[in-house]
Amino acid sequence: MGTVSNVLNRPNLVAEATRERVQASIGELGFIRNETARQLRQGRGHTLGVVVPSMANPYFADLGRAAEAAMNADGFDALWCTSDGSLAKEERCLDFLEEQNVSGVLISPLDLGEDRITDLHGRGLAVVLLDRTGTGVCSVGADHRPGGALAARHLLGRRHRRLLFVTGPLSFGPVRERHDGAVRAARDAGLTESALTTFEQPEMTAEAGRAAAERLLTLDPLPTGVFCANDLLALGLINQLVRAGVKVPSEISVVGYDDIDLAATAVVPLTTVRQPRADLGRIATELALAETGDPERHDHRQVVLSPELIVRESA
Amino acid sequence: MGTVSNVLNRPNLVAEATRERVQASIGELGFIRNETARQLRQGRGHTLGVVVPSMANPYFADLGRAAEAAMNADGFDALWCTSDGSLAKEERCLDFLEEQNVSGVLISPLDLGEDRITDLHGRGLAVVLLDRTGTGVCSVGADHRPGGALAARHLLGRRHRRLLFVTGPLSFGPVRERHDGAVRAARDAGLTESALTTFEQPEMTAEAGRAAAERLLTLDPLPTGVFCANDLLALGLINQLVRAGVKVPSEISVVGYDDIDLAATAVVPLTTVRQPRADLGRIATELALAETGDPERHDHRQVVLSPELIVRESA
DNA sequence: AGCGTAGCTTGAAACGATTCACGATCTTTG
DNA sequence: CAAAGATCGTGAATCGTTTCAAGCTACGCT
Repeated sequence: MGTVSNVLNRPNLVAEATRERVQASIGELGFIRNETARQLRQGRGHTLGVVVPSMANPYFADLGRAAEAAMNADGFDALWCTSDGSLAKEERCLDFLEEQNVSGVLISPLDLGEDRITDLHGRGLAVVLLDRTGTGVCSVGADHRPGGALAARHLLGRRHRRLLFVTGPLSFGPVRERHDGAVRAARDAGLTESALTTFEQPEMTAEAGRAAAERLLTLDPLPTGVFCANDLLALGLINQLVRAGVKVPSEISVVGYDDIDLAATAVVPLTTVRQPRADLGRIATELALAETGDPERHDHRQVVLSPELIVRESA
Repeated sequence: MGTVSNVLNRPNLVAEATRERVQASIGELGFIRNETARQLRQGRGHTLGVVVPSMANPYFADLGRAAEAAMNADGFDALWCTSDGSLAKEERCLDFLEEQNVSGVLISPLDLGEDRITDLHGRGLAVVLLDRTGTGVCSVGADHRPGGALAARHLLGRRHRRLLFVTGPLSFGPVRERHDGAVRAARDAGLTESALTTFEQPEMTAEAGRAAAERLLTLDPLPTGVFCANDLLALGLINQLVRAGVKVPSEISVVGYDDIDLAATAVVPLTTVRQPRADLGRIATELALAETGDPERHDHRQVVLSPELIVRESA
């Protein structure tokens, strides 16, 4: 019925008496608006997709939460999708979101399928890249290269001269950039190849960090400073080092990346590079909503925030 | 167009030649089925809602992932919602899911709003309670009382005679049951009130565990065995104990609950009570799909799985 | 008193896929 | 060769909401 619709969407057009009568009926009958029909008619839904590689990593969970909070404030809702490290699943997520008729997508892509992204965008979806920069769409991220450099320089500043870099898959852009930044900083400080070791772990979990620690202990000479590409790796690594009787930070210092909540309560509170994930999530949502609001004269923005070194006890 | 619909939904009715022709066109034009219109016509969508209190707790993330995997195998998709510990947000989640026209809801409720649940169910949604039992709907959970008893008896078996229980809010059902089970087991073993202490933390995070450890160290005499209501509490507590120079498990032993992945790689690998979260998630989905498939003669089942003690090093 | 108008309400079309009854084509058989 | 039957394609109605045009009321103005 037309009037009911007006009550819900443009209450000012409806006389107060009628409005109250309708509201009462709604409450009484337990009427629930069928968002599905609504968005069929309107052409696009009031939802934004959030695609992240993993929910096991608190960094992404927090990032998404911040984004969701910003959406809710604007009457939008989040549709969460996890690619779980699989490109196929990532594709499935995007298909799902398009089928669900979302207005836009916030995505931290595994592998930047440039064409898939522009496809999406071509079909009228607002797309915002998280932690990445791309062409032709908005993006929000903290700059990983300076972030990596920040970590390395902190270790160098504490007189460490043999460094180990524990990374995730270097095919993953942000990880590669952090590594590049760190390596460059180390070279600039005059360290030679032989003073730099890199372990490329297949995953970025605490378990992978534990495994890296075991491998670390077989090195000769031992490195004295370790930079891990994320906090989960760092936490697993530190735990294993401590178990093996290695003193952190006096014998080996460790720096992580992300500053997830667990970092502060680690057995050795973690020195780490903070990404402003609350800001990242919020800004990503704002960009997406701005684009859906006025797709015509929207110019894509590349927002780059600065990472920040948080010094605790591990280095 | 009718034929296209047949190709998509009942391919056997369509001649192979036509089918291929249509499929080719679909691929070519980048056609994407509008799930919104589809479900408007069909009356209900191919999605199931997943409502959990928090994504920061890996237990729920894993539980949901298992449920989602089972859905995907049956052509369903998951809509994730987090109540973030707020009853209001939980309500919002359910409203959202109903508006989105989901076929059913898997929910680990904060506070069992009995009427809200039956409302949902009355409107034809399949409802499955996670970690809870309720009336009139299906439920899946591991039995928390025996789980708590398992933990307490393990400590008692190792000759601990002064126990501390670190719980979350006792208003939260599963937590209260774990606590009850543990307390009962301790009393059955002849421990007196004065040998039992309980810290009721407002949250169940590592930070809350750290705080509990600090408070623990002010007790006199010190307890020698600690049972934490979940692993995050336990991990935060252990880390802080170790930092303070307390030896775990020789001076103080700690048992957790859930067996999240991080438990195995902790600085002292955690002895904990495992909930079979993969099974829980899968079974929950199966129950929900069974109910949506044949709502008429579906009888609600209360599936109760057994928790299992995983002995590592912390106790 | 008559007419114009503002303010509300009503009714019908539209969104895109599904579904079902009907019609067309091709095959088979008496 | 013709008719019946099987198989597949077509068109129209439908789901629940929005949207827009048209209709109705009541009020104000001259």
